[in-house]
Amino acid sequence: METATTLVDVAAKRLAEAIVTGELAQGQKLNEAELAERFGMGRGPLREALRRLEGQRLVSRIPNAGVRVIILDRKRLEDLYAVREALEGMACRLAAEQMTESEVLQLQDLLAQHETQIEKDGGMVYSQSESDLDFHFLIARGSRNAMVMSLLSGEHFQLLRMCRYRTSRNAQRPRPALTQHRQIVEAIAQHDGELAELLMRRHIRGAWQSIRALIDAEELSASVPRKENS
Amino acid sequence: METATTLVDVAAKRLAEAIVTGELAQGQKLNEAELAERFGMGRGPLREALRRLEGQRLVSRIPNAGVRVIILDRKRLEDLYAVREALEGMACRLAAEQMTESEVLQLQDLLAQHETQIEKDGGMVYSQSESDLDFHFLIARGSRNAMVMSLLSGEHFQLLRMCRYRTSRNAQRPRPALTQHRQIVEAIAQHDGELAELLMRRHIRGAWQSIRALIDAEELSASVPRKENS
DNA sequence: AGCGGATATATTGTCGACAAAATTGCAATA
DNA sequence: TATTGCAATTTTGTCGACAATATATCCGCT
Repeated sequence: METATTLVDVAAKRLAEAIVTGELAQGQKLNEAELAERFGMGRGPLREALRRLEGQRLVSRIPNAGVRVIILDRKRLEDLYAVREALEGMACRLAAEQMTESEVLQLQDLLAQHETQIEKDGGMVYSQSESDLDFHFLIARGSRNAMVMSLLSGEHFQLLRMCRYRTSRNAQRPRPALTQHRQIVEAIAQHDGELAELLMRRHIRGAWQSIRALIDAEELSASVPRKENS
Repeated sequence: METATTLVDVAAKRLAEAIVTGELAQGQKLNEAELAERFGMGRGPLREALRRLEGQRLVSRIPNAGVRVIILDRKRLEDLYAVREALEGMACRLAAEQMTESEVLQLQDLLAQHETQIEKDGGMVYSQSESDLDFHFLIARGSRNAMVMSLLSGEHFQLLRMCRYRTSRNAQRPRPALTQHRQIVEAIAQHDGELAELLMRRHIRGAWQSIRALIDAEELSASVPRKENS
């Protein structure tokens, strides 16, 4: 196949991937001509892709001065997790109230997969992290709220992956997360919305605490404040 | 002054305005060449503006088939208000906990303005509705959460204005809303986060109930189900 | 030697033209 | 008359070139 979709889609996807994985460093200025060259396309499609990423808040544009990759600092992550707690908490309550039995089964299947996966290769945290997002998305879908789904699978998804890549060299915590997932699924299976919301909020808050600790430690180790302006 | 900003900004602003006010009907297909002609610019900037609006969910694009104005149906509004309840409830709690005294004063000033305005011209609901959003944005700013602020002042803002234009020919309810606003400000002034969140959530839920009633009545009157496909 | 300004370079913003795809309209056939 | 296939037209997707703006370089001056 040549180009299944449009060039803008290709560019947006590759750019997002490069930003998320850190291939394009945070705060780095992006050169349109160079990127267009690298992707083998004109500047037009690339600019449109950048505009889309702008909407997803992966880059920010200063008129006549180009676009830069966002800087995912502590404050931004804190804001993101606050938003997630509110949004996914709500979604989890709605999901518990509305999910069909087959959807609950799907969720339990996913959970079982995670369990065996963690059982087998106890350290393979990366894939767990990736499919942790599947778990959250499945629940968002259960809420029947298209806006939450699109936020979670769009900009939140990218920012969370970006955060993981940033903190992945340090240890994760798959086991407590799995336990919490199990509790959440159980509450959903019993259609207990109130409990499901509470558990999900606690789960996300716990994740933030864990990430915050990592970031603080990281910032402490890199405490030599060398200027990196312009 | 000629063009204070870039053409893309101009196009995006005019398009958003046209969509919000209904000048461009919901579901209508947008012709790039025609719009570029109308705005006196090339198709390039216009396309980029459309991509930005795509990010704000004011239009949706189908590859090789053009962009269409979103349809703000009942379901979409219901989703929006659920998101608002969760998000602004959270923001209101944070605002109550973190706002400075001068910020609280600002809020009280705004409230007083609304009171005198409603006192004077009891029916002038439009401006009230517009500045109702100021009220909500001031609180979002008090939360110190940039993500909430940007959501509220970006896509939520536009969608809410769009909703108002759609239901403005019917009666609004400025007085109960004002009372609720007063309660919320009081809770914030006392830095009672829990109460502030509860009141804000109730306020938004109430607004949704009111709007839902309007929409249902409207859909009932236009109950002749004529097909409007393609 | 340090600073200010002017020139040169690089990068973004915009336009017009061409290619590819989809839609429309027509006509021929069952 | 309905339907299917083909052709013409419209519309989107993409590219390359030019204009406007910002950034970097270098030279003269105090």
